[in-house]
Amino acid sequence: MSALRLLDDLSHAAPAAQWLDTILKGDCVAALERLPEKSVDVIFADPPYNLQLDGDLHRPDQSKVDAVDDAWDQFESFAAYDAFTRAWLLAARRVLKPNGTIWVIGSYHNIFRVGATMQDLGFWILNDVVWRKTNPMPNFRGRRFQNAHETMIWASRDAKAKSYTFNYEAMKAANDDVQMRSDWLFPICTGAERLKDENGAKVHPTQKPEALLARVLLSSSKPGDVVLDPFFGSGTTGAVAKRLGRHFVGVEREQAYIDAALDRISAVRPLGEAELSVMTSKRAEPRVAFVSLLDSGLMKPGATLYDAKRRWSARVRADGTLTSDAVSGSIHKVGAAVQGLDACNGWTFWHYERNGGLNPIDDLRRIARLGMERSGA
Amino acid sequence: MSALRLLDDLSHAAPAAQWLDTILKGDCVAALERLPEKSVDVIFADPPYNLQLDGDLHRPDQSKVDAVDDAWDQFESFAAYDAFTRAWLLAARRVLKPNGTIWVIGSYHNIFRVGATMQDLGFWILNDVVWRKTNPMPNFRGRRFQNAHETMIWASRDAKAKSYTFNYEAMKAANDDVQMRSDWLFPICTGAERLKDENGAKVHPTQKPEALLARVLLSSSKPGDVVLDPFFGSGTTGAVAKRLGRHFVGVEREQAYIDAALDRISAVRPLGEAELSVMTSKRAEPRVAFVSLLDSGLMKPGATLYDAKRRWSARVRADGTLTSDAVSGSIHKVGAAVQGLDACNGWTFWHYERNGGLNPIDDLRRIARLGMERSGA
DNA sequence: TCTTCCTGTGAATCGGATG
DNA sequence: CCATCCGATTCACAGGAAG
Repeated sequence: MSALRLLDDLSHAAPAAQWLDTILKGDCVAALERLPEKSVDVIFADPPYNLQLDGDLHRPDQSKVDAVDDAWDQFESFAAYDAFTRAWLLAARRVLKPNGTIWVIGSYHNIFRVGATMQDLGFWILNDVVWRKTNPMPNFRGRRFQNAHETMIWASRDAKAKSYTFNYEAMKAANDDVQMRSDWLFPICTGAERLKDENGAKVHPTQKPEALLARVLLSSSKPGDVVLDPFFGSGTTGAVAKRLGRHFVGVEREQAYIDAALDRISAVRPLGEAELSVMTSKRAEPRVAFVSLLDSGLMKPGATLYDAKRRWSARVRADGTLTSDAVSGSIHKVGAAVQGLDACNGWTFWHYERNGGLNPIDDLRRIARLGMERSGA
Repeated sequence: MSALRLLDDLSHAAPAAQWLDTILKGDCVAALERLPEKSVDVIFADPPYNLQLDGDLHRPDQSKVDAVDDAWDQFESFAAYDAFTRAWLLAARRVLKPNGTIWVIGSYHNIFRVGATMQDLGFWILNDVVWRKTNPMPNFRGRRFQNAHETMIWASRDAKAKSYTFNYEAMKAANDDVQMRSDWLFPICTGAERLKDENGAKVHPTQKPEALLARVLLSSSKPGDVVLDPFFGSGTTGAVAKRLGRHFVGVEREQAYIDAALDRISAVRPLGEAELSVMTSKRAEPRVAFVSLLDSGLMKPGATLYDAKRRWSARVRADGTLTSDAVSGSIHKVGAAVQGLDACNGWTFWHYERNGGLNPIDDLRRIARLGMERSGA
């Protein structure tokens, strides 16, 4: 792999060697226009999400949430964001090879506008892929569901492009020999992987995990391919591309991000061919919610549960909570309350009746989990 | 619940009893315009996905996949689909109560256009929720990831609407006492739940599972609420609404779907109140003023309160305020001030002494509330 | 050394009643 | 409309301190 360079001025279409494995500094559209058309195999784009935040948010302990309030994420209106989106997507499409594909990641704030614009410009959506976070930030006010995922759109340059790269067999092999699904489970970027400045503050507010980029590139690119990231940020795309034997090109406006990315990428050592071919993924043991036993029919609303010695009982309600004489709540809360204890594992405490005998509801959880594992949950 | 009826003609705004728990036959927009404005609490919409299928798809064994190729799913262009989407969303928004919410489900073929249109019309997205399928159809050609999920958008009528229904406590209790996430796992609708005609063919190509609708309605509606489904199809929304003690209104064009839905819903037996009751949050409990603890003798003027670790203390004054070294005021103000914070919940922060131990004054509030219930206050 | 406790934090569109 | 006040609300990890 060639040495890392930063190109400040690239006023004409350069031979490949000049801009490969570099970061182009400047505005996204202007920089892309300096690249030759049909020159990159894969694009991964993590554009501003256009979060529309209003005032501060505090945790229950009154600490303030460090929100994304950077200038680059501010747009005047949906129309302004749409114009921005259309412009960079057009510029990106020009440099994409006819059989190349593009990935764009976003949240509900922006992904619908991005997806519609992509379709309008002629991109052909191949999949939307959900990144399920193992450790998302909670919803502190209890007013919505915990926002636990982000969405990626994977698209080819146009509907007729049929020869795009998709490493189907590799994905299947990495997924215990069943097809890779459109929902992926990864932790957010924390710990040693998260870039910090000298004060310990995060360098970039939205650094993506390398595992996510690795699956993206392993699924949709080949060794030696050119990967473009028009919103390079802290350089996750470049680091993973280099590690996996792909070339990268980044575009970034902020010098601080560029400096951090160059440092980071220069420390990356590419994998050998042997390692590249055996990369597989692990899966965490799935959590089973009690309510899912109702959903699957393993348990019925109105059913009565007992402790092992039939000293207490409770009825199952439609929303997955229990109710006894005195209290209502989760299987754990009600189990604790009837015994007068602070805590209780409802899965082992409560039993259901079958053939006159009592079985712990944990047996049903085990059955549910088998179903989930079979289905790649 | 009233008997099921089918209204063919509803030429003027009818009293509630006339259109509740019925199916309006006809075009979606025209039918919605016959309903009174601001009359429904929740909308669940499963609009045509605008699948753009090109030729037949065969399984590896050469059997043909029974694709969604119905006339109602055909649109000339993205623009035509957008116009259709805009029209029905506008009509739906008119009949939605100001604090009502709307759910729309779709796939990558249409959900981005739907979401962008919703934002353009002023809907305020609360969450996007992913339905992860335990048993999705495989990708037979091996050219993409297995399309294993669909996306639902949950939105309020506009950004200012803050008082929408979200049964946070119920969702949390049903999910092992942790917040319900934005990714839900359910099987697709199969087996006995799937409606079949006399030939054993499926009645509707995209029948949704009742478990999915149950979670939607349990999370975002209350018993007695009115649930509108403008693309009623085989009536899953109506069946689940009736079972959960909600009213429904459906709109459907095709008589075959209406017949099947009426049959299906009439066989549904509503759950009893005990199974339906939902976890309540503290927010819904009656307010207790701290001074009322003095009035009832649960707290004495001059008593000393401490935080849980006895780092700070304050004395109770006869008017129900606290006073510490530096500040005086409400239990909340003084609690915040001694800690140097902007805000504090005095009920959980301050503790009183009993038998040498410390108990939160929230315990006394609970006792006061019990007294209020007994006396019917 | 090992375990337990405590603190910090991540792409966040995160009140409601009363006057 | 606005201002003021009450008081409800967090999950999974990482890292360091304490026992």
